[in-house]
Amino acid sequence: MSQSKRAELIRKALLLFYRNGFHATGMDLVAKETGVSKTSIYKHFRTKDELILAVLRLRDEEFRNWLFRRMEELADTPQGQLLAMFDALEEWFLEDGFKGCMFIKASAEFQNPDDAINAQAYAHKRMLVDHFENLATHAGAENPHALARQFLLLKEGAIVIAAMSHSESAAREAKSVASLLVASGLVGTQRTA
Amino acid sequence: MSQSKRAELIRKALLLFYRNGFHATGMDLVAKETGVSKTSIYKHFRTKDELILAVLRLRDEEFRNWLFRRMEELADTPQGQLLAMFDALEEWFLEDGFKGCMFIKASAEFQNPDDAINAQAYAHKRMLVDHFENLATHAGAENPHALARQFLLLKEGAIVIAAMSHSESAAREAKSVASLLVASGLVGTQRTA
DNA sequence: GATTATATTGACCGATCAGTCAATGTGAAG
DNA sequence: CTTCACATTGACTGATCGGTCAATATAATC
Repeated sequence: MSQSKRAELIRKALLLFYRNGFHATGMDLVAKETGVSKTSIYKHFRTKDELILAVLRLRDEEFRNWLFRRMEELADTPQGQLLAMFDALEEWFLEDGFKGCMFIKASAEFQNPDDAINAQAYAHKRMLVDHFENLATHAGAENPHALARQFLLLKEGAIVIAAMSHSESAAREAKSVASLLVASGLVGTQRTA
Repeated sequence: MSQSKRAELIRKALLLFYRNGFHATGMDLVAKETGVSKTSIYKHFRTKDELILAVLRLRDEEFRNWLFRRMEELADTPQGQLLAMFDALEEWFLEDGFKGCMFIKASAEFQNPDDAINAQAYAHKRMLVDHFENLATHAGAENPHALARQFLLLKEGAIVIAAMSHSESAAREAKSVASLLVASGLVGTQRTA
């Protein structure tokens, strides 16, 4: 199987898992929708869980690239970019196929802490908070780590509520809280945009 | 089937669904664990989805009773009770069997907006925000509805992160943000505990 | 063009899925 | 004690689950 074929398989599997859920999506459906026989799939992924892990790796890469790039496009300063995250989220919530966060859902369906899927889902969140902390540091926050964790809190809350309510308004609500946090946590430092 | 037997069945099914997930829990397992034959279960619940709906009704009632009572026990004033929610959440996160929010997980596994399970899961969150808004009003908040939505945001974010990270620290982080919100949104009104 | 190594396949495995049915057990009314 | 309405059961359905295997197609090597 060529590398491009393999990538396409993972991308199509991602859509199926994202739309229908992990347990609810059978490997027969994956085979049918990708046009690759089940035997071939199992030649490249030893188990369904391994395919899911590959899907999560792709999602992690794509989502990170998209979010961080969008934050940079929307603002010039570190603190502006932190706040712009919620504008980016709002755009995401408004997309047609939006169905919540794939990692939250993966963690919800594979709850065992020893499960590799569970661990990988949380690793995505740790990667996010690291990025936030980096930005917060450059923004001159009093406590960059604490601020980053609070931003993650707001982001996850907004995603969950947006997915459950089928509305994008949580993004703006989260941003208003985030603005307050930034204003509070950067007191005494430069606050210019 | 007596009312108590039925209630016990739902309670045991709740534990199974909460621990293993909805799709991952088969009706044969429910029958085995409850000691009630599958035929009998289907005499009282026409489909698995109806059993899940009954489970969610029980969870809604139990969680609401527990949370609201705990908030009242931990504080005397409306605004104190709002902040005490996060102390109650921390207690929950530290419980042995904590596995996240059942409604978030239900919404994640049944994503179709037309699905009754999806709708009922969101109804639970609307019930919560109504209660928060009521407390915020009595606390003299400038914009009770906005404050209630922000509290929901923090609560859902804290639950998701606590479940994914297998740690209770998100509760304190959310409370610190909530304190800032209360201090900010109640400016000009009484702020005594 | 023959040989060989590798991809790919449809058919199949036992287990489990949600849900059903004929048969049996049970308790109250007569 | 009999009857009758109803609750409960184990065994079963066709479909689907994750995963496998012998056979075939394909492509590279000589």
